[in-house]
Amino acid sequence: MYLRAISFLQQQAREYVSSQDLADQLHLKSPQIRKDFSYFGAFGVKGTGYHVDTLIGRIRDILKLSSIQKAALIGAGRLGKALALYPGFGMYGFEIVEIFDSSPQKIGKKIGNTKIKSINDLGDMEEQGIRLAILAVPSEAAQEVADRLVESGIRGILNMAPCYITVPKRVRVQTIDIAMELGILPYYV
Amino acid sequence: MYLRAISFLQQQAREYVSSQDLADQLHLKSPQIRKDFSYFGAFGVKGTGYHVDTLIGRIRDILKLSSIQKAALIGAGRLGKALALYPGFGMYGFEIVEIFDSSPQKIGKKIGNTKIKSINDLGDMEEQGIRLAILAVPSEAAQEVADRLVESGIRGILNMAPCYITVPKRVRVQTIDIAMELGILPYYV
DNA sequence: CTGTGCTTGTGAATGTGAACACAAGCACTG
DNA sequence: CAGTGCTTGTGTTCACATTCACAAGCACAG
Repeated sequence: MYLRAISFLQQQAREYVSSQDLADQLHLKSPQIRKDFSYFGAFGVKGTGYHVDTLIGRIRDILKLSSIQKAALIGAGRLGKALALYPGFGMYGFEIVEIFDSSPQKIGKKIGNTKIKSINDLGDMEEQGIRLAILAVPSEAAQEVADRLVESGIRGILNMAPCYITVPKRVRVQTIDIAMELGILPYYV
Repeated sequence: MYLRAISFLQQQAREYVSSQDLADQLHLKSPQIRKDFSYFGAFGVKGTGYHVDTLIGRIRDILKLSSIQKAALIGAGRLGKALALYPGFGMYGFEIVEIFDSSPQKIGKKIGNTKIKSINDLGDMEEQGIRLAILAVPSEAAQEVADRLVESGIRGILNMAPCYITVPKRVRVQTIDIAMELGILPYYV
């Protein structure tokens, strides 16, 4: 979250930012931000604030986003297609290098510059330096595909299906349930 | 989150569920779940667990998901199209009744059964009983469109753009930044 | 080179949510 | 109808994150 906000400032050629500025922008309190940054190591300048470039570098290092991260996309349906062509991944240094689907009609076709392969041809991801996968398949198939991904050496899964998937402890799953996020709104409205 | 998990059990014709069962499934501790449910009012049965149908009804009531909620979709790009046809909204009782876009090429065309209208024809949403909007436009346009939505009487916005939008206090914003969620993974991997 | 105004970094206080442990109670068995 | 096993509901403890408050320190003006 900080990375996104501060990258935005960098684009505006802003050189320094104070904890107060960030707090206003992110709707947080300034001591919160100072405390968080202090855990990253103290590199703020009293009276001036934090050097934007330094801050971004430090956060990217911590999050291991300094180098390009290759990712595989599973599921070339409407959502999968939208994700494959989504421009927002670039900012964090992600690149979708493989797309897989189970439907024979889709296999062999291209999305952007990437050819859709059969899910059965999911090789050894670890060997290819692919540690992340984006799972955009129907809920019913999610667990089965996740199992295959784990087997192939994937270490992190972004699950777009509205269900829980079970994986070994060494694998990290992050789930986005779009409908659930929408489901939060009526309560407050 | 509970609603999703318990709805899944309902589909399996499960009649009762214990806090322990849910805890295992959701990777939580059972006292957490009992405490949460106790805030909803005590309706569990000692020795048996919670009645699934009652629990679902209670949670839906609290979240105000008992009746159909109409929603407008803004942005008919790849992501917008995927969301318009996304089957997952039905489970929470959401229905996308309007689609808007700014591109003349898209206006007039249909996605599913819904015709795409010009963003300039965004009328009085409140009058039409539409309280929620899904924002699937580029970051640059997000704030401007959000302002218009607020003006039209929208009360809740699901923002799919990777940016903060500022709205009056009476309006609630829920942001999904897909790339950010993926950005969390490398740290753990 | 001194004074003023900001801003950081952090110990202490505060608030909040999660985990524990156990009494109370229902169901089912023999 | 007593006994056993399981499960809820909750008072208490614990852990942790947020907020406060302020000393320390940098920058810039005069």
